[in-house]
Amino acid sequence: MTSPNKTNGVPRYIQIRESLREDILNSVLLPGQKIPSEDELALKFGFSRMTVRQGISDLIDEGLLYRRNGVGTFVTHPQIVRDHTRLTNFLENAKIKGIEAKVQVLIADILPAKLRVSRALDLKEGELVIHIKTLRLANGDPVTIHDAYVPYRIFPLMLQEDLENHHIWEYMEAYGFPVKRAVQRMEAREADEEIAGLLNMDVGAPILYKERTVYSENGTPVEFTYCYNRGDRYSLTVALFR
Amino acid sequence: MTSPNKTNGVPRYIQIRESLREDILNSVLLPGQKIPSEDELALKFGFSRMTVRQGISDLIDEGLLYRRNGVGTFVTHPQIVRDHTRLTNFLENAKIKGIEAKVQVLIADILPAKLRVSRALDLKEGELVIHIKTLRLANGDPVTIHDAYVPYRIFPLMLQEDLENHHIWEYMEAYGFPVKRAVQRMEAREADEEIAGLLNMDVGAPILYKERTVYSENGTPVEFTYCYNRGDRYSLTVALFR
DNA sequence: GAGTGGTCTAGACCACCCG
DNA sequence: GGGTGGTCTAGACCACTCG
Repeated sequence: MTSPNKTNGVPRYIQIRESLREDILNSVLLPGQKIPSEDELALKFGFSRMTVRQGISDLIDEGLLYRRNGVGTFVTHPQIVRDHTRLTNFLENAKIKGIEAKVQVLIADILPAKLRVSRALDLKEGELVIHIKTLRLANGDPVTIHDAYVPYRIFPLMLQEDLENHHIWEYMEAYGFPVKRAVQRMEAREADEEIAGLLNMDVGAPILYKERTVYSENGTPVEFTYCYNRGDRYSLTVALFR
Repeated sequence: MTSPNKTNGVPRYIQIRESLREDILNSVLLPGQKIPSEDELALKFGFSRMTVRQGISDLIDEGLLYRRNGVGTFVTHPQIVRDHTRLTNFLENAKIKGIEAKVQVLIADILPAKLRVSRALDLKEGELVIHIKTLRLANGDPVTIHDAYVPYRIFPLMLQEDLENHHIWEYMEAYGFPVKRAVQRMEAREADEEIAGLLNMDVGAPILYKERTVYSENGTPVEFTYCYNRGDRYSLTVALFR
Protein backbone atom coordinates (compact mmCIF):
# COMPACT_ATOMS: atom_id res chain seq x y z
CA MET A 1 0.00 0.00 0.00
CA THR A 2 2.77 2.45 0.91
CA SER A 3 5.13 3.17 -1.93
CA PRO A 4 8.86 3.31 -1.20
CA ASN A 5 8.91 7.12 -1.42
CA LYS A 6 6.21 7.64 1.12
CA THR A 7 5.21 6.73 4.62
CA ASN A 8 1.52 6.58 5.43
CA GLY A 9 0.96 7.91 1.91
CA VAL A 10 2.50 11.25 2.80
CA PRO A 11 5.60 12.36 0.89
CA ARG A 12 8.62 12.49 3.14
CA TYR A 13 9.44 16.15 2.56
CA ILE A 14 5.92 17.00 3.68
CA GLN A 15 6.36 14.93 6.83
CA ILE A 16 9.52 16.88 7.63
CA ARG A 17 7.86 20.16 6.77
CA GLU A 18 4.82 19.55 8.95
CA SER A 19 6.91 18.24 11.79
CA LEU A 20 8.96 21.43 11.76
CA ARG A 21 5.86 23.57 11.42
CA GLU A 22 4.35 21.92 14.46
CA ASP A 23 7.51 22.45 16.46
CA ILE A 24 7.35 26.14 15.58
CA LEU A 25 3.65 26.50 16.38
CA ASN A 26 4.10 24.65 19.66
CA SER A 27 7.11 26.78 20.57
CA VAL A 28 9.42 23.80 20.63
CA LEU A 29 11.41 25.90 18.20
CA LEU A 30 11.40 29.54 19.23
CA PRO A 31 11.65 32.64 17.04
CA GLY A 32 15.25 33.44 16.21
CA GLN A 33 16.36 29.97 17.25
CA LYS A 34 18.48 27.77 15.03
CA ILE A 35 16.77 24.58 13.94
CA PRO A 36 18.79 21.34 13.69
CA SER A 37 21.12 21.26 10.69
CA GLU A 38 20.06 19.54 7.53
CA ASP A 39 22.44 16.65 8.25
CA GLU A 40 21.01 16.18 11.73
CA LEU A 41 17.43 16.18 10.47
CA ALA A 42 18.33 13.75 7.72
CA LEU A 43 19.85 11.43 10.29
CA LYS A 44 16.97 11.80 12.75
CA PHE A 45 14.25 11.12 10.18
CA GLY A 46 16.27 8.62 8.21
CA PHE A 47 15.66 10.56 5.00
CA SER A 48 18.27 11.90 2.62
CA ARG A 49 19.49 15.44 2.99
CA MET A 50 17.96 16.56 -0.31
CA THR A 51 14.56 15.51 0.96
CA VAL A 52 15.05 17.42 4.18
CA ARG A 53 16.06 20.49 2.17
CA GLN A 54 12.87 20.33 0.16
CA GLY A 55 10.75 20.39 3.28
CA ILE A 56 12.73 23.29 4.73
CA SER A 57 12.52 25.19 1.45
CA ASP A 58 8.73 25.11 1.61
CA LEU A 59 8.77 26.73 5.03
CA ILE A 60 11.24 29.34 3.83
CA ASP A 61 8.89 30.21 0.97
CA GLU A 62 6.16 30.59 3.56
CA GLY A 63 8.33 32.93 5.58
CA LEU A 64 8.49 30.67 8.61
CA LEU A 65 12.21 29.98 8.36
CA TYR A 66 15.24 31.64 6.83
CA ARG A 67 18.67 30.31 5.94
CA ARG A 68 22.02 31.92 6.58
CA ASN A 69 24.78 30.48 4.50
CA GLY A 70 27.48 28.82 6.55
CA VAL A 71 25.55 29.42 9.77
CA GLY A 72 22.27 27.57 9.87
CA THR A 73 18.52 27.75 9.42
CA PHE A 74 16.49 29.87 11.81
CA VAL A 75 12.92 30.46 12.87
CA THR A 76 11.51 33.79 11.76
CA HIS A 77 10.06 36.16 14.32
CA PRO A 78 6.35 35.65 13.90
CA GLN A 79 5.20 39.26 13.80
CA ILE A 80 3.85 39.30 10.32
CA VAL A 81 0.23 38.77 9.59
CA ARG A 82 0.94 36.33 6.86
CA ASP A 83 -2.36 36.36 5.11
CA HIS A 84 -3.76 39.45 3.46
CA THR A 85 -1.10 38.60 0.93
CA ARG A 86 -3.38 36.08 -0.57
CA LEU A 87 -5.78 36.79 -3.32
CA THR A 88 -9.20 36.26 -1.78
CA ASN A 89 -12.60 37.30 -2.96
CA PHE A 90 -15.27 39.32 -1.25
CA LEU A 91 -17.36 36.35 -0.14
CA GLU A 92 -14.36 34.39 1.19
CA ASN A 93 -13.04 37.43 2.98
CA ALA A 94 -16.31 38.19 4.69
CA LYS A 95 -16.62 34.59 5.81
CA ILE A 96 -13.18 34.66 7.41
CA LYS A 97 -13.97 37.85 9.27
CA GLY A 98 -17.47 36.84 10.25
CA ILE A 99 -19.13 39.58 8.24
CA GLU A 100 -22.49 39.10 6.59
CA ALA A 101 -21.81 39.68 2.91
CA LYS A 102 -24.27 40.34 0.15
CA VAL A 103 -23.75 40.82 -3.56
CA GLN A 104 -26.32 42.72 -5.63
CA VAL A 105 -26.07 42.45 -9.39
CA LEU A 106 -26.80 45.85 -10.94
CA ILE A 107 -25.96 45.10 -14.55
CA ALA A 108 -25.17 41.87 -16.36
CA ASP A 109 -24.80 42.15 -20.10
CA ILE A 110 -22.61 41.41 -23.09
CA LEU A 111 -20.95 44.17 -25.09
CA PRO A 112 -17.91 44.95 -27.25
CA ALA A 113 -14.75 45.68 -25.27
CA LYS A 114 -13.51 49.23 -25.11
CA LEU A 115 -9.83 49.93 -25.55
CA ARG A 116 -8.83 49.81 -21.90
CA VAL A 117 -10.64 46.55 -21.24
CA SER A 118 -9.49 44.89 -24.44
CA ARG A 119 -5.88 45.76 -23.65
CA ALA A 120 -6.10 44.36 -20.15
CA LEU A 121 -7.78 41.15 -21.29
CA ASP A 122 -5.55 40.75 -24.34
CA LEU A 123 -8.52 40.93 -26.73
CA LYS A 124 -9.03 42.77 -30.00
CA GLU A 125 -10.86 46.03 -29.50
CA GLY A 126 -14.55 45.38 -29.99
CA GLU A 127 -14.35 41.69 -29.12
CA LEU A 128 -17.24 40.68 -26.89
CA VAL A 129 -16.93 40.83 -23.13
CA ILE A 130 -19.33 40.00 -20.37
CA HIS A 131 -19.94 42.96 -18.12
CA ILE A 132 -21.07 42.37 -14.55
CA LYS A 133 -21.64 45.35 -12.33
CA THR A 134 -22.26 44.57 -8.67
CA LEU A 135 -22.77 46.34 -5.41
CA ARG A 136 -21.29 44.61 -2.39
CA LEU A 137 -22.66 45.09 1.09
CA ALA A 138 -21.09 44.17 4.41
CA ASN A 139 -23.55 43.78 7.26
CA GLY A 140 -26.06 45.60 5.12
CA ASP A 141 -23.89 48.63 4.32
CA PRO A 142 -22.69 49.23 0.79
CA VAL A 143 -18.88 49.22 0.67
CA THR A 144 -17.81 48.46 -2.87
CA ILE A 145 -18.88 48.73 -6.47
CA HIS A 146 -17.35 46.30 -8.95
CA ASP A 147 -17.35 46.78 -12.69
CA ALA A 148 -16.06 43.45 -13.92
CA TYR A 149 -15.29 42.39 -17.48
CA VAL A 150 -14.58 38.83 -18.56
CA PRO A 151 -13.85 37.50 -22.06
CA TYR A 152 -17.03 36.15 -23.68
CA ARG A 153 -14.94 33.82 -25.84
CA ILE A 154 -13.69 31.94 -22.78
CA PHE A 155 -16.80 32.05 -20.59
CA PRO A 156 -19.79 32.25 -22.95
CA LEU A 157 -22.19 30.86 -20.35
CA MET A 158 -21.16 33.00 -17.38
CA LEU A 159 -24.36 35.02 -17.34
CA GLN A 160 -26.38 31.85 -16.71
CA GLU A 161 -24.64 31.32 -13.40
CA ASP A 162 -25.79 32.40 -9.96
CA LEU A 163 -23.71 35.54 -9.62
CA GLU A 164 -25.14 36.73 -6.33
CA ASN A 165 -24.34 33.68 -4.26
CA HIS A 166 -21.24 32.38 -5.98
CA HIS A 167 -18.14 34.23 -6.98
CA ILE A 168 -17.24 34.18 -10.67
CA TRP A 169 -13.88 32.68 -9.74
CA GLU A 170 -15.65 29.47 -8.75
CA TYR A 171 -17.09 29.22 -12.22
CA MET A 172 -13.79 30.13 -13.84
CA GLU A 173 -12.14 27.24 -12.05
CA ALA A 174 -14.94 24.92 -13.11
CA TYR A 175 -14.43 26.03 -16.72
CA GLY A 176 -10.73 25.10 -16.52
CA PHE A 177 -9.26 28.54 -15.76
CA PRO A 178 -8.35 28.53 -12.08
CA VAL A 179 -7.57 32.02 -10.82
CA LYS A 180 -3.95 32.27 -9.82
CA ARG A 181 -2.83 35.86 -9.51
CA ALA A 182 -3.87 39.42 -9.88
CA VAL A 183 -2.21 42.77 -10.41
CA GLN A 184 -3.99 45.75 -9.02
CA ARG A 185 -3.32 49.45 -9.19
CA MET A 186 -4.88 51.71 -6.65
CA GLU A 187 -5.26 55.37 -6.01
CA ALA A 188 -7.38 57.74 -3.98
CA ARG A 189 -10.19 59.55 -5.76
CA GLU A 190 -13.28 61.58 -5.06
CA ALA A 191 -16.69 60.00 -5.35
CA ASP A 192 -18.69 61.26 -8.31
CA GLU A 193 -22.46 61.46 -8.21
CA GLU A 194 -23.18 57.91 -9.32
CA ILE A 195 -20.66 56.31 -7.01
CA ALA A 196 -21.68 58.50 -4.09
CA GLY A 197 -25.32 57.57 -4.64
CA LEU A 198 -24.68 53.85 -4.75
CA LEU A 199 -22.30 53.84 -1.82
CA ASN A 200 -24.50 56.16 0.17
CA MET A 201 -21.86 58.83 0.73
CA ASP A 202 -21.32 62.49 -0.15
CA VAL A 203 -20.11 63.59 -3.55
CA GLY A 204 -16.41 64.38 -3.24
CA ALA A 205 -15.82 61.99 -0.37
CA PRO A 206 -12.64 59.92 -0.67
CA ILE A 207 -12.83 56.53 -2.28
CA LEU A 208 -10.18 53.92 -2.86
CA TYR A 209 -10.18 53.34 -6.59
CA LYS A 210 -8.71 50.10 -7.84
CA GLU A 211 -8.12 48.55 -11.25
CA ARG A 212 -7.47 44.88 -11.17
CA THR A 213 -6.49 42.31 -13.77
CA VAL A 214 -6.88 38.70 -12.76
CA TYR A 215 -4.93 35.89 -14.39
CA SER A 216 -5.47 32.16 -14.43
CA GLU A 217 -2.81 29.56 -13.90
CA ASN A 218 -1.43 29.70 -17.41
CA GLY A 219 -1.28 33.47 -17.46
CA THR A 220 -4.46 34.10 -19.43
CA PRO A 221 -6.17 37.28 -18.24
CA VAL A 222 -9.66 36.23 -17.21
CA GLU A 223 -11.04 39.33 -15.53
CA PHE A 224 -10.55 43.07 -15.55
CA THR A 225 -12.35 45.04 -12.90
CA TYR A 226 -12.79 48.62 -11.82
CA CYS A 227 -13.46 48.79 -8.08
CA TYR A 228 -14.73 51.71 -6.06
CA ASN A 229 -14.38 51.29 -2.31
CA ARG A 230 -15.72 53.52 0.41
CA GLY A 231 -12.68 55.20 1.96
CA ASP A 232 -14.06 55.05 5.46
CA ARG A 233 -15.24 51.45 5.36
CA TYR A 234 -12.63 49.72 3.35
CA SER A 235 -8.92 49.25 3.70
CA LEU A 236 -6.68 46.93 1.85
CA THR A 237 -3.72 45.12 3.34
CA VAL A 238 -0.97 43.66 1.21
CA ALA A 239 2.47 42.20 1.75
CA LEU A 240 5.52 42.97 -0.31
CA PHE A 241 8.81 41.16 -0.56
CA ARG A 242 12.26 42.28 -1.44
CA MET B 1 39.78 27.99 -11.44
CA THR B 2 36.41 26.46 -12.19
CA SER B 3 35.15 24.13 -9.54
CA PRO B 4 33.48 20.87 -10.62
CA ASN B 5 29.97 22.18 -9.83
CA LYS B 6 30.29 25.25 -11.97
CA THR B 7 31.14 26.38 -15.44
CA ASN B 8 32.64 29.81 -15.87
CA GLY B 9 32.00 30.27 -12.17
CA VAL B 10 28.24 30.22 -12.69
CA PRO B 11 26.22 27.49 -10.96
CA ARG B 12 24.68 25.12 -13.46
CA TYR B 13 21.08 25.62 -12.41
CA ILE B 14 21.54 29.33 -13.00
CA GLN B 15 22.93 28.66 -16.46
CA ILE B 16 19.86 26.60 -17.29
CA ARG B 17 17.56 29.20 -15.76
CA GLU B 18 19.08 32.10 -17.68
CA SER B 19 19.17 30.13 -20.90
CA LEU B 20 15.47 29.41 -20.59
CA ARG B 21 14.74 32.99 -19.61
CA GLU B 22 16.54 34.24 -22.69
CA ASP B 23 14.60 31.85 -24.91
CA ILE B 24 11.39 33.22 -23.45
CA LEU B 25 12.39 36.85 -23.80
CA ASN B 26 13.59 36.29 -27.36
CA SER B 27 10.38 34.45 -28.24
CA VAL B 28 12.22 31.23 -28.99
CA LEU B 29 9.78 29.80 -26.48
CA LEU B 30 6.34 31.31 -26.92
CA PRO B 31 3.62 31.89 -24.33
CA GLY B 32 1.58 28.77 -23.77
CA GLN B 33 4.23 26.63 -25.42
CA LYS B 34 5.65 23.52 -23.80
CA ILE B 35 9.34 23.74 -23.04
CA PRO B 36 11.55 20.67 -23.49
CA SER B 37 11.03 18.03 -20.81
CA GLU B 38 13.37 17.88 -17.85
CA ASP B 39 15.02 14.76 -19.26
CA GLU B 40 15.63 16.42 -22.60
CA LEU B 41 17.13 19.50 -20.99
CA ALA B 42 19.32 17.37 -18.76
CA LEU B 43 20.60 15.51 -21.81
CA LYS B 44 21.10 18.67 -23.87
CA PHE B 45 23.03 20.53 -21.18
CA GLY B 46 24.75 17.45 -19.83
CA PHE B 47 23.54 18.23 -16.30
CA SER B 48 21.56 15.96 -14.02
CA ARG B 49 17.80 16.21 -13.97
CA MET B 50 17.70 17.52 -10.39
CA THR B 51 19.85 20.44 -11.45
CA VAL B 52 17.58 21.19 -14.38
CA ARG B 53 14.60 21.09 -12.04
CA GLN B 54 16.17 23.64 -9.76
CA GLY B 55 16.61 26.08 -12.61
CA ILE B 56 13.05 25.57 -13.77
CA SER B 57 11.71 25.95 -10.24
CA ASP B 58 13.24 29.42 -10.02
CA LEU B 59 11.39 30.51 -13.14
CA ILE B 60 8.18 29.03 -11.80
CA ASP B 61 8.58 31.07 -8.62
CA GLU B 62 9.02 34.11 -10.83
CA GLY B 63 5.83 33.30 -12.67
CA LEU B 64 7.54 32.79 -16.03
CA LEU B 65 6.73 29.07 -16.27
CA TYR B 66 4.21 26.68 -14.81
CA ARG B 67 4.18 22.91 -14.48
CA ARG B 68 1.35 20.53 -15.21
CA ASN B 69 1.83 17.15 -13.66
CA GLY B 70 2.08 14.39 -16.22
CA VAL B 71 1.94 16.85 -19.08
CA GLY B 72 4.88 19.20 -19.14
CA THR B 73 6.23 22.63 -18.30
CA PHE B 74 4.80 25.64 -20.11
CA VAL B 75 5.57 29.27 -20.70
CA THR B 76 3.18 31.63 -18.95
CA HIS B 77 1.35 34.23 -20.98
CA PRO B 78 3.41 37.32 -20.35
CA GLN B 79 0.71 39.85 -19.61
CA ILE B 80 1.64 40.47 -16.05
CA VAL B 81 3.77 43.37 -15.08
CA ARG B 82 5.88 41.27 -12.84
CA ASP B 83 7.53 43.90 -10.81
CA HIS B 84 5.55 46.26 -8.62
CA THR B 85 5.29 43.11 -6.52
CA ARG B 86 8.67 43.86 -5.19
CA LEU B 87 9.34 45.97 -2.21
CA THR B 88 11.26 48.94 -3.57
CA ASN B 89 11.97 52.29 -2.04
CA PHE B 90 11.27 55.75 -3.32
CA LEU B 91 14.78 56.40 -4.62
CA GLU B 92 15.05 53.03 -6.36
CA ASN B 93 11.63 53.41 -7.90
CA ALA B 94 12.33 56.85 -9.27
CA LYS B 95 15.59 55.65 -10.77
CA ILE B 96 13.84 52.82 -12.59
CA LYS B 97 11.25 55.15 -14.02
CA GLY B 98 13.67 57.91 -14.85
CA ILE B 99 12.14 60.38 -12.43
CA GLU B 100 14.23 62.95 -10.62
CA ALA B 101 13.67 62.20 -6.96
CA LYS B 102 14.38 64.37 -3.98
CA VAL B 103 13.97 63.69 -0.28
CA GLN B 104 13.61 66.57 2.18
CA VAL B 105 14.00 65.81 5.86
CA LEU B 106 11.40 67.79 7.83
CA ILE B 107 11.94 66.30 11.26
CA ALA B 108 14.57 63.96 12.64
CA ASP B 109 14.40 63.31 16.35
CA ILE B 110 14.25 60.70 19.07
CA LEU B 111 11.20 60.22 21.26
CA PRO B 112 9.26 57.63 23.26
CA ALA B 113 7.05 55.37 21.16
CA LYS B 114 3.33 55.87 21.32
CA LEU B 115 1.05 52.86 21.56
CA ARG B 116 0.47 52.33 17.84
CA VAL B 117 4.14 52.57 16.98
CA SER B 118 5.32 50.45 19.87
CA ARG B 119 2.84 47.72 18.94
CA ALA B 120 3.96 47.68 15.33
CA LEU B 121 7.65 47.62 16.22
CA ASP B 122 7.19 45.11 19.03
CA LEU B 123 8.55 47.54 21.63
CA LYS B 124 7.38 48.46 25.10
CA GLU B 125 5.29 51.60 25.11
CA GLY B 126 7.58 54.52 25.78
CA GLU B 127 10.68 52.79 24.50
CA LEU B 128 12.75 55.17 22.37
CA VAL B 129 12.22 55.39 18.65
CA ILE B 130 13.85 57.48 15.98
CA HIS B 131 11.34 59.59 14.13
CA ILE B 132 12.13 60.74 10.61
CA LYS B 133 9.59 62.83 8.78
CA THR B 134 10.32 63.45 5.12
CA LEU B 135 8.76 65.07 2.12
CA ARG B 136 9.41 63.32 -1.18
CA LEU B 137 9.38 65.16 -4.47
CA ALA B 138 9.24 63.72 -7.97
CA ASN B 139 10.52 66.06 -10.68
CA GLY B 140 10.19 68.86 -8.18
CA ASP B 141 6.56 68.19 -7.19
CA PRO B 142 5.72 66.98 -3.71
CA VAL B 143 4.02 63.60 -3.86
CA THR B 144 4.45 61.91 -0.51
CA ILE B 145 4.93 62.56 3.17
CA HIS B 146 6.56 59.84 5.24
CA ASP B 147 6.41 59.60 9.00
CA ALA B 148 8.86 56.83 9.75
CA TYR B 149 9.69 55.28 13.12
CA VAL B 150 12.62 52.93 13.73
CA PRO B 151 13.71 51.30 16.99
CA TYR B 152 16.45 53.33 18.67
CA ARG B 153 17.71 50.20 20.39
CA ILE B 154 18.61 48.60 17.06
CA PHE B 155 19.78 51.65 15.12
CA PRO B 156 21.11 54.13 17.69
CA LEU B 157 23.27 55.94 15.13
CA MET B 158 20.70 56.31 12.36
CA LEU B 159 20.36 60.07 12.77
CA GLN B 160 24.05 60.52 11.94
CA GLU B 161 23.50 59.13 8.47
CA ASP B 162 22.83 61.01 5.25
CA LEU B 163 19.07 60.60 5.14
CA GLU B 164 18.43 62.80 2.10
CA ASN B 165 20.63 60.95 -0.35
CA HIS B 166 20.49 57.42 0.99
CA HIS B 167 17.51 55.38 1.98
CA ILE B 168 17.39 54.14 5.57
CA TRP B 169 17.14 50.60 4.24
CA GLU B 170 20.71 50.85 3.00
CA TYR B 171 21.84 51.63 6.53
CA MET B 172 19.65 48.92 8.00
CA GLU B 173 21.34 46.39 5.78
CA ALA B 174 24.76 47.72 6.76
CA TYR B 175 23.78 47.33 10.43
CA GLY B 176 22.92 43.65 9.85
CA PHE B 177 19.16 43.98 9.39
CA PRO B 178 18.49 43.60 5.67
CA VAL B 179 14.95 44.61 4.78
CA LYS B 180 13.02 41.62 3.53
CA ARG B 181 9.28 42.22 3.58
CA ALA B 182 6.60 44.68 4.46
CA VAL B 183 2.93 44.64 5.25
CA GLN B 184 0.98 47.69 4.33
CA ARG B 185 -2.58 48.77 4.84
CA MET B 186 -4.08 51.39 2.57
CA GLU B 187 -7.16 53.47 2.50
CA ALA B 188 -8.46 56.64 0.92
CA ARG B 189 -8.66 59.75 3.09
CA GLU B 190 -9.11 63.47 2.86
CA ALA B 191 -6.12 65.78 3.19
CA ASP B 192 -6.14 67.77 6.41
CA GLU B 193 -4.62 71.21 6.61
CA GLU B 194 -1.07 70.14 7.37
CA ILE B 195 -0.95 67.46 4.70
CA ALA B 196 -2.62 69.69 2.14
CA GLY B 197 -0.11 72.42 2.83
CA LEU B 198 2.93 70.19 2.48
CA LEU B 199 1.64 68.41 -0.61
CA ASN B 200 0.43 71.64 -2.15
CA MET B 201 -3.16 70.56 -2.60
CA ASP B 202 -6.60 71.61 -1.34
CA VAL B 203 -7.88 70.62 2.07
CA GLY B 204 -10.30 67.73 1.60
CA ALA B 205 -8.63 66.47 -1.57
CA PRO B 206 -8.23 62.69 -1.73
CA ILE B 207 -5.02 61.15 -0.52
CA LEU B 208 -3.88 57.58 -0.43
CA TYR B 209 -3.09 56.87 3.19
CA LYS B 210 -0.81 53.98 3.95
CA GLU B 211 0.53 52.37 7.12
CA ARG B 212 3.49 50.16 6.61
CA THR B 213 5.50 47.85 8.81
CA VAL B 214 8.83 46.72 7.43
CA TYR B 215 10.55 43.54 8.58
CA SER B 216 14.12 42.41 8.22
CA GLU B 217 15.23 38.98 7.15
CA ASN B 218 14.77 37.39 10.55
CA GLY B 219 11.33 38.88 11.04
CA THR B 220 12.32 41.76 13.31
CA PRO B 221 10.16 44.81 12.64
CA VAL B 222 12.59 47.59 11.76
CA GLU B 223 10.35 50.38 10.55
CA PHE B 224 6.81 51.59 10.93
CA THR B 225 5.69 54.38 8.66
CA TYR B 226 2.63 56.49 8.04
CA CYS B 227 2.53 57.59 4.39
CA TYR B 228 0.38 60.26 2.81
CA ASN B 229 0.33 60.18 -0.98
CA ARG B 230 -1.24 62.70 -3.33
CA GLY B 231 -4.20 60.93 -4.89
CA ASP B 232 -3.70 62.50 -8.28
CA ARG B 233 0.04 61.93 -8.52
CA TYR B 234 0.51 58.61 -6.90
CA SER B 235 -0.80 55.17 -7.58
CA LEU B 236 0.37 51.93 -6.15
CA THR B 237 0.51 48.65 -8.02
CA VAL B 238 0.69 45.32 -6.24
CA ALA B 239 0.39 41.68 -7.19
CA LEU B 240 -1.52 39.08 -5.27
CA PHE B 241 -1.39 35.31 -5.49
CA ARG B 242 -3.86 32.63 -4.77
C1' DG C 1 1.70 2.42 -23.03
C1' DA C 2 4.52 6.36 -23.53
C1' DG C 3 5.83 10.61 -21.77
C1' DT C 4 5.95 13.83 -18.14
C1' DG C 5 6.66 15.78 -13.75
C1' DG C 6 6.94 14.29 -8.40
C1' DT C 7 9.65 12.25 -5.10
C1' DC C 8 13.83 10.21 -3.30
C1' DT C 9 18.65 8.35 -2.51
C1' DA C 10 23.54 8.21 -0.85
C1' DG C 11 26.77 9.97 -1.62
C1' DA C 12 30.21 14.24 -3.12
C1' DC C 13 32.81 18.73 -3.08
C1' DC C 14 32.38 23.60 -2.40
C1' DA C 15 31.87 28.32 -0.21
C1' DC C 16 30.89 30.61 3.73
C1' DC C 17 31.09 31.82 8.66
C1' DC C 18 32.79 31.53 13.20
C1' DG C 19 35.73 30.98 17.13
C1' DG D 1 39.23 23.60 11.46
C1' DG D 2 34.68 22.33 11.99
C1' DG D 3 30.06 23.08 11.03
C1' DT D 4 26.72 24.90 7.99
C1' DG D 5 24.20 25.55 3.86
C1' DG D 6 24.89 25.55 -1.65
C1' DT D 7 25.38 22.82 -5.49
C1' DC D 8 25.47 18.53 -7.99
C1' DT D 9 25.22 13.54 -9.59
C1' DA D 10 23.27 9.25 -11.73
C1' DG D 11 20.50 6.85 -11.05
C1' DA D 12 15.41 5.02 -9.26
C1' DC D 13 10.30 4.29 -8.89
C1' DC D 14 5.89 6.59 -8.73
C1' DA D 15 1.56 9.20 -10.17
C1' DC D 16 -0.51 11.57 -13.47
C1' DT D 17 -2.26 12.63 -18.21
C1' DC D 18 -3.35 11.64 -22.74
C1' DG D 19 -4.27 9.32 -26.89
